[in-house]
Amino acid sequence: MRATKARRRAAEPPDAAAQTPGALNLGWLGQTVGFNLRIAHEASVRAYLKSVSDLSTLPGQFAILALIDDNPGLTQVALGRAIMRESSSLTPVLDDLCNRRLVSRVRPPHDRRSYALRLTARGKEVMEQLKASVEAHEKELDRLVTAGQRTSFVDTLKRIAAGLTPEG
Amino acid sequence: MRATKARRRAAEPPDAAAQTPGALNLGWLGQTVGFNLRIAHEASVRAYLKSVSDLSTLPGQFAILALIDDNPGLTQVALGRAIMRESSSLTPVLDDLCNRRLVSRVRPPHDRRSYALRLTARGKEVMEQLKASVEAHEKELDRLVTAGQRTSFVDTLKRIAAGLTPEG
DNA sequence: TATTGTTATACTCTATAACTATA
DNA sequence: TATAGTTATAGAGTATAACAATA
Repeated sequence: MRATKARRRAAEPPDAAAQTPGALNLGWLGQTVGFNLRIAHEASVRAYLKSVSDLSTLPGQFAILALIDDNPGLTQVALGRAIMRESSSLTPVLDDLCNRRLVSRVRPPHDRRSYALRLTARGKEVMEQLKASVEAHEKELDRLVTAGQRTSFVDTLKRIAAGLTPEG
Repeated sequence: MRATKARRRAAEPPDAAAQTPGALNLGWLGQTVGFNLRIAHEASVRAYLKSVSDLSTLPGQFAILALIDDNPGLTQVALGRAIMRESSSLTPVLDDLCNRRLVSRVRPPHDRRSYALRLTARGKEVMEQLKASVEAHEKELDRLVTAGQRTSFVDTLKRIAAGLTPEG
């Protein structure tokens, strides 16, 4: 019965601290990939919170819905690997999503330890709407990526994610 | 008396979930700037944890030390703006850093509400060592950024951070 | 024995609100 | 009144460990 608290107004969504990062000498740190990755990611989350008016589904949950949508019937372990999360961390989120009737958990006959995850009809509807506003958000991000560099920018992010994930 | 628990072994540092993200169809989400920003950032943090053997100073604390080093005498509010954090979130971290004698808080005579933050001699030493291993970590990140693209990659990250931060 | 998922628990990080001291 | 910083508190997010059911 943990279930992510139904998420009314989240306590975390940064909003007040949204100041301009400059105004100070960031020095060596400011040229660092690591630091800039952090603040860019945070800014992206903040922007998501603004363009997606329905705050009941934060970026983490959206990713889960999108993944289930694209891989109907996948298990929680598989899902956890895709987004690099322990399955124990997934349980409460999925509980929430199921309580909201967006996702269904079904025991497959051939392996009754696992669950097959699928979007419900309502889940698909909500996904459509969400996707529209997330697409708008992405378009805003695109504006900030130097023209024609989007692909190489995203590829670099992927390379960082993949190259650094397992053993280095 | 909160002070970030002296941080022996952190509970958070992801480690087990470090699986390869592929092996599944990421679909539309996988082409998204937002999602890739998230997993790249997480991978970067994980890698930091590996190359920086001394886990008493995580990326967030390192950023603070580096900023104080480059802006001796700055206040907590100024520091908070630079890393986009509320000053109330800074208090416990700074408490920790001060307890470890890496940072000093001094009341300036002209405005005795604030603190002037500075690295102690010991703080500078620790900073030197940390910087060496963080530089190694950065070098590893560089390996993954397409040759000659580092500058434009970092610039894009900065643009995302700056362009999305205030009003959009 | 190994794997899937759940529960219990712990800890980090961050925010908001109320407060004190100083300006 | 306004600002710097602290304290108290709350919540999201994630991990580990122990467990039950199933393979």
